[in-house]
Amino acid sequence: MRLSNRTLFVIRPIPPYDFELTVRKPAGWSLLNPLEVYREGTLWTATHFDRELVGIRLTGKGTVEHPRIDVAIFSSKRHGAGWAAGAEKLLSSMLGADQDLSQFYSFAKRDGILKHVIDDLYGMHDTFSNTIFSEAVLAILLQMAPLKRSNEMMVSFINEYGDTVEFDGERIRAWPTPQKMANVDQEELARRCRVGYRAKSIIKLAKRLLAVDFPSAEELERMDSDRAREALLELPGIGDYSADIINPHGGFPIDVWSAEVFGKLFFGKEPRNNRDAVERVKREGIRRWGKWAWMAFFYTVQDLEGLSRKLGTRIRLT
DNA sequence: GCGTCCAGGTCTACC
DNA sequence: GGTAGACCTGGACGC
Repeated sequence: MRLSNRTLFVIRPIPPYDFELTVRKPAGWSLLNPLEVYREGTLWTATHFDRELVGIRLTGKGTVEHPRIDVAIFSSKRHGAGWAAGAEKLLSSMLGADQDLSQFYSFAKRDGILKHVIDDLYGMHDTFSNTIFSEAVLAILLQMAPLKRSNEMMVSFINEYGDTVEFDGERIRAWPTPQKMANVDQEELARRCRVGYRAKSIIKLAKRLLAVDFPSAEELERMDSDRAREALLELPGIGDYSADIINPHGGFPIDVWSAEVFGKLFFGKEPRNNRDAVERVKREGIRRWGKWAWMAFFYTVQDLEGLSRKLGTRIRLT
């Protein structure tokens, strides 16, 4: 699909805001999907706004202390000022442009681990996708697989079932939609994308999101954190760990790998059994970081190399 | 080359 | 209400 109509506007994030760190996070987390393109300060990506597939070009301008993002949204239809205002509000939120980091930084400066990561990643904001389906599928594909295999499943899923848009000289594939996946055969999905038993959860998830009036990402953000989490736990294939990943309020998503990492940071040694240590490590993280647990988790996993160096602790990176 | 184990969880049957 | 076992696949490891 070729997208030729452009809507232009500027976003001025709350400083400090490091555009590159925010849209291309050091641990390899992409803004919206792993197939988006980043080149010399500009990101090309694609998503759905109100079920309409749009292309997005973001260019970081200014400095960390005086940031500016030039935005171009490419669509097949022409849109008016009202649509543009809605898109600007949504994208600002997705880019974390309205996050004020000052309180988190004040807290982090007094913590033996966090004081290092906020120094290394100064100005990195948290971002989130506007579609629950993509976040939930990502969480499902992370389950019971090494990161390399999760990435392979993710790329295969997007290539096999995502729509391609052409805009601004780029070709970008977007995450598949629940509308499309609800009609796909489970065995076909498993075979084409090598996702194994996860295919069942993905198809059931797509059907559930279409069948009931499930809250949107924005609605989940307006709920209190516990209520949002409860809603997410009702989705097929979404348990404790995945709900913490998807929840716009953030959680403390400890799995086998992060139990090892945080176990080492908290207690100075690797747990004897990572799977058994998950609950203990999670409790300690929430006790230590309280309402900042998500931001602390987010910053820490992006800076494991820096922390290994500064703390003199060998941490497994992936 | 082959068999076994296990990995960045979740669900379900069984007690 | 608590928990053991199953679940796709592919890489690592031992033999």
